[in-house]
Amino acid sequence: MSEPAQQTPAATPGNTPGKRVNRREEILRAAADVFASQGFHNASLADIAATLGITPAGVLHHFGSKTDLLTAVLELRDSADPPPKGRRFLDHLVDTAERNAARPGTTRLYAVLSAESVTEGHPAQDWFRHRYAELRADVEAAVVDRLDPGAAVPAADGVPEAARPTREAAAAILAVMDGLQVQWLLDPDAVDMAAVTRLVADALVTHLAGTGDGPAAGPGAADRTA
Amino acid sequence: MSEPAQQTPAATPGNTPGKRVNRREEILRAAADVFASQGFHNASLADIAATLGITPAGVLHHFGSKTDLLTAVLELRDSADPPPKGRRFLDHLVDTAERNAARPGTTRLYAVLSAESVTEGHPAQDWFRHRYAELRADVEAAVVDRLDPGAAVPAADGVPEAARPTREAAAAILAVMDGLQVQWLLDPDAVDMAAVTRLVADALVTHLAGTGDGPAAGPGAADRTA
DNA sequence: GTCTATAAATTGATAGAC
DNA sequence: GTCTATCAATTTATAGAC
Repeated sequence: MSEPAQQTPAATPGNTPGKRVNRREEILRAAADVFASQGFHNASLADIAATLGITPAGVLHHFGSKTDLLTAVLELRDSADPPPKGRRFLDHLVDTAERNAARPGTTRLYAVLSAESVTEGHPAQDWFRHRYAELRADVEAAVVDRLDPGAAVPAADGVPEAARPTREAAAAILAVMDGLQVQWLLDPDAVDMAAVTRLVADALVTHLAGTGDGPAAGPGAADRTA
Repeated sequence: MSEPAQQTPAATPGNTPGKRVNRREEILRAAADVFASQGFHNASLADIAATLGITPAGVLHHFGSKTDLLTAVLELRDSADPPPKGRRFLDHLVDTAERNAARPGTTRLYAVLSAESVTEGHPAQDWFRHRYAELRADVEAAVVDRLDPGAAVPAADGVPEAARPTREAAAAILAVMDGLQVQWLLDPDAVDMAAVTRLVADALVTHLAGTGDGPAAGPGAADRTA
């Protein structure tokens, strides 16, 4: 899921370097824009091709099918710098919410595609399923570490993962971020994505600490960090 | 937003009562199913018509256009019994999450359509924008009432609505519910929608009570109710 | 009132020119 | 390697039969 499957031709022989860097990437950017505006199903190859002044078939030369194009667009994200693991991951999420408010296009891309992916036979279904599973684990690790600095996520202790309070908190934090995006995209003045994300993270950590779940961790410590 | 715009012919003259109650409603149910499975844009009138054994044009006779059909499907929800206002509204949300887990079709319908509605020129955009605005107000009223039983939501006191902690909590609770639906639809065993919704509602109420926001309200009171 | 036949436009994708 | 001409299938919607 992390390795870019498609080879990125560092400098295609017939390409004048500096004149046109990479046609594939131009198409990728155009496709990301159009998918963000229209969703995957409603977007047409013609829309994407028109952005670049070519025909739909021109796009399909570089990517075998519309589905392949979507896959490549999603894989783009994995190119970015890796997020911090552990305690700092929660702050990173709040930062992400803040940055998302400055780039509606990218925000809409993932908001629309993630929800669209639950439709029958959607090509991005596996990608998002795995992505959420991974993120839930990462966020849980961050929550556990904040409750009890240095601790690791406890192994299976009888109850299923989904029922573990720290895992529930992780699912909740991710869910808030996603849900806020839709509300914000519909009405940017109605919600502050970063502020609400921070509020929920703080509230959950405080709550779990008070419930007697984490071994120690005073309420104050958890309160101030996110 | 509450009144059904389309007239519901109580008993069309030429209709044998009891044999076929209402062709419109049959189409509406079929459309809801297909929109839930495919989303609005990807769904075709042919898919809907096939369910009933007729042609696409047969569907368009009852509803002037595909968009009108979507509008009618969304308006269906307003027919249900009205949810409780005030304090009990939070419990109602948890109940809703639990019921949603038993009807994936309806859950998917709103999860897919709400996110799809943020795409450019989507016909359901206004509907969802208004829906969220209304829900945020209702949920905030419930949160306020739980923090300080009997109290009402304070009028504008300088800070914008979106920045008021109780309003932020309301947006958060709705966002969690929406985000959880996507995670759950992708992987039903990974999350318990009702449990996590309750967790977040409790955590937020406790947190706001502790922050010194609500006038009084002991932590214990808020803890036990949701 | 209920619906089929039909049209006009658009879709993703193949085959092949340059 | 880059892309256009072209195709077969599917789209929403109109006009009109019953």
